[in-house]
Amino acid sequence: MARWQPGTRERLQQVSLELFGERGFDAVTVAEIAQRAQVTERTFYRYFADKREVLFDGQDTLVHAFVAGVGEAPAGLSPLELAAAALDRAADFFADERRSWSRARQSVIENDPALQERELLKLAALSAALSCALQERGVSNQRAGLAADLAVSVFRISFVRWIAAGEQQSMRELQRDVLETLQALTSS
Amino acid sequence: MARWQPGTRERLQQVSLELFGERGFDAVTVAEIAQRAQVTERTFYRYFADKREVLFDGQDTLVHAFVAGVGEAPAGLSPLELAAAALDRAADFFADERRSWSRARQSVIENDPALQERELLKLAALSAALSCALQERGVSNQRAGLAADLAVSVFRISFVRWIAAGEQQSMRELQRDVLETLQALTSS
DNA sequence: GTCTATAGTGCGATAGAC
DNA sequence: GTCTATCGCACTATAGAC
Repeated sequence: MARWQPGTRERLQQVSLELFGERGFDAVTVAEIAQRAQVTERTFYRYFADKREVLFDGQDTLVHAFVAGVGEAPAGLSPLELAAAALDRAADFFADERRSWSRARQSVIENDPALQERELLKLAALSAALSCALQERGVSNQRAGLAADLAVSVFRISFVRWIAAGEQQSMRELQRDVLETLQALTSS
Repeated sequence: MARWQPGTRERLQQVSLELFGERGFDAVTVAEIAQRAQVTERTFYRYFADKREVLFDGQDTLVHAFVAGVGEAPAGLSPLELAAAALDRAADFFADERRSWSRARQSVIENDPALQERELLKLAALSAALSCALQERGVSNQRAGLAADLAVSVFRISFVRWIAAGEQQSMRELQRDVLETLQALTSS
């Protein structure tokens, strides 16, 4: 008999999302999560830095996608075109099967300010990484910061639409649409 | 002898910024702040919802300025011009005398992720309020969200420049400059 | 794996302002 | 008297230290 089951991390994440969905983030204690996942409280904190972090694991793969999108884009693109390439690349993460899971997760986040704070920090980190990648492609500091913020804004607004009830369009389509709106907005 | 001195709130804010600056946000306890301000820990929490909030009091006046800037702008402006009006209006808050205080505060925030999270939440609230104000001026939901994010991004980037060592330009000038850069970025 | 500091909450008591 | 600021204390949960 194994002393511990494999997949502890995944179990903790799944159990957390379930409990948060049922009673809200605040009303659930780490002790409860640990108990349901058959580990001790201490083990939870071995995997996740704090209680909120359990919902934000795996964000670095998204960051990598954005950065890779910029790094692999052809030469001669404008900052905005580089940002668009990053968005296109990141869209792969949002397959249709993930929609309902994303919806559940986002609904939990929207109901707790502490989780919103953490999400915003992750998006800020994404923007910072993207800005860095753009600067490596020769974009000036200020332009890179602006373009990165722009891309993250497009991403966030598209994501909200993507998980809206009844939405059929893919993340890639939505992002392109929002980006077009953005360009129309600033050219007028 | 009065049981309590007037200006408790201001005293708590001042003492907090001092202590955070000396030893960092995390190394200072609410008990210490309260003691130095001659009140009990419980009183601190009467004024501020949590330990971080003591550094973010008065942000709503900034939000009001942005919203007022949109509300009072002349008719017929584009979403981006409305956003520019809001930025111009908000610039009044950043008089030269406040530069060193802003610098001290920002330095504390930059050294603690928890404070960065709170700052991002406040900026998100600003964006949401701005988006709302834009929609009341007839801008569509999606355009309003984008324009609001844009304005907040311009604000944030300008603010960083405004508190940079040796910077002489006013917040208004910096914001206009960044906004120009933004337009150049999206029109190409 | 236990022990502890600290954040943050709930509620009743109290002192002064009006 | 009422109202409001403050206190005091008991309590839970997070999170980090040993």
